[in-house]
Amino acid sequence: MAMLMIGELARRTGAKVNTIRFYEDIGLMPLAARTDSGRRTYGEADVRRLKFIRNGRELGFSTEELKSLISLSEQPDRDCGAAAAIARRHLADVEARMARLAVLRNELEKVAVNCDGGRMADCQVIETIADVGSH
Amino acid sequence: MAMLMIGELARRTGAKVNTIRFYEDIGLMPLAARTDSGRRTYGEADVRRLKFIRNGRELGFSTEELKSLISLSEQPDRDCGAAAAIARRHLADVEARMARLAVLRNELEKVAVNCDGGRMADCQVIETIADVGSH
DNA sequence: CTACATCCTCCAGTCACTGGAGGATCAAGC
DNA sequence: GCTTGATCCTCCAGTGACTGGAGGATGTAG
Repeated sequence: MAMLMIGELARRTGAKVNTIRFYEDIGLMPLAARTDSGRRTYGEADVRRLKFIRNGRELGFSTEELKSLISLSEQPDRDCGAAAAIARRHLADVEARMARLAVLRNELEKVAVNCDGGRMADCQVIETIADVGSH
Repeated sequence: MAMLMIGELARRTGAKVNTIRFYEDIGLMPLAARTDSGRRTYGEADVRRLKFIRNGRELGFSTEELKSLISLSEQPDRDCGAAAAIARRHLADVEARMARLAVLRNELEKVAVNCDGGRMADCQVIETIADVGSH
C-alpha cells in the first residue's frame, strides 16, 4: 500500500491541503505519520476518514459531531444509541431544510425561465425568497 | 402604522437583536431611523426586508447575493436577468444538496430505527455518511 | 421612586475554514 | 552536479456570519 503525500490525499478527497492540516490541528484527523524530512504521509484509512468528514460537513454535521461519531465508531463494543441519537437529531433538521429547499427550487425554476428579459418590477425572485418558509 | 423597536422586530422575524444591528453595519439593512434618545425604529417594510434576508440566508444565499438582489429590486426599470442569474446559479446547487440530503435522510431513517440498542460494530451511521455522495 | 426590561456602543470570541509569507525538500532534465 | 519548479513545511492573519457580554443610558409599571 503506497503512502500518500498530503497533496494526493487532497486530490482524492476534494479537501484542500490547508484544510487537512487544520483537521489535524483540531483533532478531527489523527496526527499523521511523517517521513524523515517531516512530510505527512497517509494511507487508505485516511482517505476513507477524510471522505467521511467531507461528506458529513457538507451535510451539515459540525466538526464536534463528526468527532463524536468517529470516536464512537472506534469503540465497537459500546452500544450505538449515542450515534443514532446524533443521527436522529439531525434527521428532523434535514427534513425541514429539504422541504424549504423544495419550495424554493420550484419557485426559482419558474422564475429563472419567466424572468429573463423582463423588468425588475415584474421579477418574482425577491417575492419568492421573501415568502419561502412563511408557508 | 406603529413604529417598532428593535426587540419587537427581532420577535417578528426570528432574527436576534445583535444580528439586526450587524445587518445594519454591513449595509444589508438600511440605517434605521432613530428616536430622540437614539433608539432604532422600524416599520412594516423593515419586517418584510428582514424576513426576506433571513429566508435567503437559511436557504444558502450569501449576504452579498442578498445585497445584489435587494439593490436590483430597488431599480424596477432595469431588467431582471441579473436577479435570475443569481437565482439560477443557486438552483443547481440547491438541487445537488437536495439529492444528497434525500439519500442521507433515507439512510438515517433506517439506521435510527435499527441501530438503537445494537453494538457500534454493527452500526451503519458511519458507513452511511462515508458513502453518501461517493455514489 | 425603585425595579426591571430594553436599548445603546464597542469589542472580543466562535466556527470552519482560506490564503499567503518565508523557507526547506524533492524529482526531473540538462 | 546543478538548476528549476512543484510540493511540502510552519506560522499567522483574514473571512463570513454571526453571538455574547461589559458598561452604561433610557423607558415603563407598580
